[in-house]
Amino acid sequence: MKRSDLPFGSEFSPSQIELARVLEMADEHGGDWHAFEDAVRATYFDNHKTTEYNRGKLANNTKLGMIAYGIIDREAALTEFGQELLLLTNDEPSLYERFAKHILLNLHGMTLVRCIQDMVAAGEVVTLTTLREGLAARGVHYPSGGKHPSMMRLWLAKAGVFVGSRWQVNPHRIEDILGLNPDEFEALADFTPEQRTFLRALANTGERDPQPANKIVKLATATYGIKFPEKSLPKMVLHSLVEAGYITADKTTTGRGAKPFQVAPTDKLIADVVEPLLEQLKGQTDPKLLALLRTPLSDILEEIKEKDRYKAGLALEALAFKIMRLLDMTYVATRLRANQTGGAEVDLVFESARLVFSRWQIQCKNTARVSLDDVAKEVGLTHFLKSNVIVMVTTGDIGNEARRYANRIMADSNLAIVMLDGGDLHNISDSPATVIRAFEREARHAMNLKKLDL
DNA sequence: TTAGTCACTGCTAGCCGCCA
DNA sequence: TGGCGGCTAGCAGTGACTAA
Repeated sequence: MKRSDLPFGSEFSPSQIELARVLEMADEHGGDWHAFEDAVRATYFDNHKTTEYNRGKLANNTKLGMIAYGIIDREAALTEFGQELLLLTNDEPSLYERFAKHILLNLHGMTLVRCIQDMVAAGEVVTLTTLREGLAARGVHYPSGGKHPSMMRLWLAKAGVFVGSRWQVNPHRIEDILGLNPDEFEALADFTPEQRTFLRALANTGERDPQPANKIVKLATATYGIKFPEKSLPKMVLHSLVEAGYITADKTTTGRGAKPFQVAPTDKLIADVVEPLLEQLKGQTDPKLLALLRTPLSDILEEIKEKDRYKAGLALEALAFKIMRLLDMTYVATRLRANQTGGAEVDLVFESARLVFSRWQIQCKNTARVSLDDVAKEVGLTHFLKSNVIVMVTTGDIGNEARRYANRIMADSNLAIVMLDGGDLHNISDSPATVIRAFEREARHAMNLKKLDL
C-alpha cells in the first residue's frame, strides 16, 4: 500500500482542536508523548460517548496529524517549525498565516490549490473523488475515500486561502501569504521604479545574449507603464545596474554615437530575480516544463517539432508560459493540457492586476492552420472563464475564416482577440522584446474595429 | 507471540444546494 | 418551504508493521 503524499489529518481539524492550545500542550509535555496524548484526550475527547479505547485513539490520531504536518516529532516534542508557531499563539491571524505558508510550500498545498483551479477552469466539478484523480495526475497520491485534502483545506481556510463555498480559492490571499509579488523581491528593493522594471523586463525575456537596451525599455514601458528618460538611460538606469552587478552594458559606438547599449543579464540577476520567478511555479507545473522555461525560446520552438508528442506538447505549454511571462502575466490555471490533445494544443489562463484586472485565455496550437472553429471554441469559453482577452498562438498560419470571425466578435463585443502566427514566433524568438510590436499591431487592429459612432 | 502503534477504510449524521 | 440526494467530516473498525 502506497503511503499518502498528503499529510494524515484525522482528528487534526480546526473544528475539533485549537492549534494554539495543542501547541502549548506539546510545549508542556514534549518528549513524553503519552502525557501529550492524555492532555489532548482530557481536553477534547473525554466527553465523547464512546469507549476509553476510542477516546485514546482519537487523541492518538491528533498526535499523528501534528507529526504529519511537521509540528511535533514522534515523542511529541515541538519541531523547529512547531517552536516557530508557538511564538505566534497570541496572534491567531499570524499563526494561521504561517501554518498556511508551511502547508502551501512544504506539504503539496500549492499542488492542491493549483489542481482545484485547473479543474474549475476546465469546468470540472470538484469533490473529494474527482480531486483524488486530479491530484494523482499530478503525481500526488492519497488513499481512496481519504479526507486528507479536506483537513488541509480547513486549515488553509483559517488563513483565508479558501473562501465561500468549499473549494473556492482566493488567489490574492495566496500571493499575500507567499509574498509572490515580484515588486517585493528584496534584491530589487533599493532600485528606482525605472531600474526595477528594466531589470524585470530583461529577466522576463529569458535571454542570456546581449539585447539592445532600447528594446528592453519598450518592453518595460508597455508591460509596466513606466516612462524612461529619453536622453539619459545609461546615466539614470544602466550604470547603477552595472555597478550592482545585475547587467553588463556595452557601448556599440565610439564618440557621440547614437546606437543603443547592448545589455545582458549576469549570473547574479539570474540567481536573484529569474530563479525566484521560476520558483513561484514550482509545485504548480510539471518539473520538466520548469526545465524548459530555463531555455531560450528558439530551443522551445525546436522542441515543438519533436516527434515525441509528450515532449512536443510540453514545449507547446512552455511556449505559452514564455510569451505571457514576457508580458509579466500571472499564471492561474491550465484548462487543457497537451497530453489530452496528443500534443496538438494547450489552453492556459493568466491574469494581471496592473491598473485594472484582466484575465487572458491563451491557446497555443501546433497545427498548420487555426480555423474558425478554434476561435469560436475560445470565444464560447470566455463567458465561463470571465476572461477579457483571447490570445491565439500557432506555429502555422491563421486561417482567413478565423480572422474574419475574430474581427466580427471584436467589433460586436468588448473582447480582444490577439493572433500570433509562426512568423511572429520567429521574430519573438530572434528578439523577445519584439513581442510588444506584435501585440501593438493587434491592439491597433482591435481599435480600428471597435471605433465608436459618436 | 503479543501488545502497541500507525494509518487506511468504512459507516453515517448532518449540512447544503437543488427542485418541485 | 419541504423533500431529496450528494457530499463532507467525525467517529470507529481494522489490518499491517514493529519491537519487546
